[in-house]
Amino acid sequence: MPYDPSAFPAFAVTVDLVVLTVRRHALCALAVRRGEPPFKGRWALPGGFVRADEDLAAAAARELAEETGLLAHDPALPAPPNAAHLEQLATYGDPKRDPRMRVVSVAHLALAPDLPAPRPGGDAHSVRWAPVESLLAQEGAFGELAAPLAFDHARILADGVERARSKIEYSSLATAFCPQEFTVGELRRVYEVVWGVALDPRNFHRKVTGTPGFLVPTGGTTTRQGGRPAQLFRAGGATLLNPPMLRPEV
Amino acid sequence: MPYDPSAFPAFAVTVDLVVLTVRRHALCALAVRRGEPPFKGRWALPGGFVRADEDLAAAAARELAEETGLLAHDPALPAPPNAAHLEQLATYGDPKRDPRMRVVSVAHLALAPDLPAPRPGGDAHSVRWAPVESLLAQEGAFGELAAPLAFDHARILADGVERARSKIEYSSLATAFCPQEFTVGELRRVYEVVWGVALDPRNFHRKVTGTPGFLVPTGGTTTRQGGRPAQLFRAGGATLLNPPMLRPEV
DNA sequence: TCAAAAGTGTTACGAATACACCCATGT
DNA sequence: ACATGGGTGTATTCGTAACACTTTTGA
Repeated sequence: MPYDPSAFPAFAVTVDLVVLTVRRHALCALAVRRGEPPFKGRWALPGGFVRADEDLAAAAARELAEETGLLAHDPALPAPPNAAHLEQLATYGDPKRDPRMRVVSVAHLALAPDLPAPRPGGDAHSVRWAPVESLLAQEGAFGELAAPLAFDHARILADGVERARSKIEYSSLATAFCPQEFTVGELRRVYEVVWGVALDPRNFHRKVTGTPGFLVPTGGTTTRQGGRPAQLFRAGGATLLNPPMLRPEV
Repeated sequence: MPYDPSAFPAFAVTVDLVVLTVRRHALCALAVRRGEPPFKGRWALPGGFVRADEDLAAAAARELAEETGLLAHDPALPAPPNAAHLEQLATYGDPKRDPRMRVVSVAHLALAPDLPAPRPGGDAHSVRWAPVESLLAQEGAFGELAAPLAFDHARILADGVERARSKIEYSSLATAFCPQEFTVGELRRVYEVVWGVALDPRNFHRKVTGTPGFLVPTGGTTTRQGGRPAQLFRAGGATLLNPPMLRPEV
């Protein structure tokens, strides 16, 4: 029996990106301003159509590079200078999620270090890092109604943030928020910002330096945070932390 | 600017199901025999096209009901008699995964108690529960080459099994493998089969009965496992286990 | 000299392990 | 009587939490 194209409905497939970073003591996500309807003028997650002969992961990596210049990389290989962690998050396919047509979006989660260029390269349209708290807030700082993200992107962003929060517990993913070389204190501030808690610096230090394969010392030191010089580390090969980092209860 | 259908490639979207259960001391998955090319005669995961106006979760629940008669249910509500846990697993979209056309499959994971009817209802085509070990094995019991699952279904099944293995650590999901009322020993055998390890019955008992909200006693007892009568329990409202069940290292 | 951040030592407590032991049924 | 699985008690061990204390810089 020959293949019958009329036997199934046609869908558009997109990738949407939750790109997270830690900037100025806040967890921030990349947002783009929409220049076309629907939701024209509203903020949205970066994303775009998957091409006809393109894998989902390749489409996500392409969009990430277009918006930020960041490279997705195989975690088994040594990370290039501006590498980001990229993984599939979840897929959103409510029939009404896009008013124009039936679109299934495969959301991806990317974790990036704080970028030196505050204005990400790529297209000329408006792009910014925004604290996830403000992107998800129902009201602004003065009680006025905030414009929510376009489509179902608030839901997608919330799912991505939740994934990041839980995943740094039992994996070494928090290092994806740090530059190639970083101090224990900088890594601790990542945990504190992502979880929104304060951690004991002394117990944290013992824990992360005592977990084999998590951190490898580079030999260098830095005083960029002030105070006594701190050892510099690089992410080790370990991906799973056992026992995990314990998140203090809210 | 009007919507231009030629601006994006058309995809087919399917849902595939990893339906797991514990039967006769083995972790088993539901497999269907393909009656059409490609991969005609080979075993595959159940699944099918998402309809034009159907949500992804609804499509997965429909396929699950068609193949097994099981109902997916909101975990917040009390479970009907033949309810199964259903959640989205991951999405697979390699351009070459289906030789006929571009198909993106949103895989779902379902966990079900051992069904009283060994022959699941629904379509007339061949359906069976098979140990995941044999479905994923490269060779059969006598060293002969085993026919692998169709498409990329071996990968999907492996991902689903891995998800189930890790998720019963920190959630109460293992109860989804048990009937409505079950004993601590029956729950322990679920963990032992899914993880492939032996657990200390005494420490396990203390742990699960001591975790608030995990199990609620029904008052009844049973001797269906032999030995001293065992208390019957029902799944409690808790979904997250803190502290988690600890999986012994392999 | 002082503030600030890094790093070490020590005690207390809570949870998991290992295992001795008792309980209640079917055969 | 005895095998079988259910269930409790207890010592040991391991990891974390809490916090006193020292180290090394910049201002």
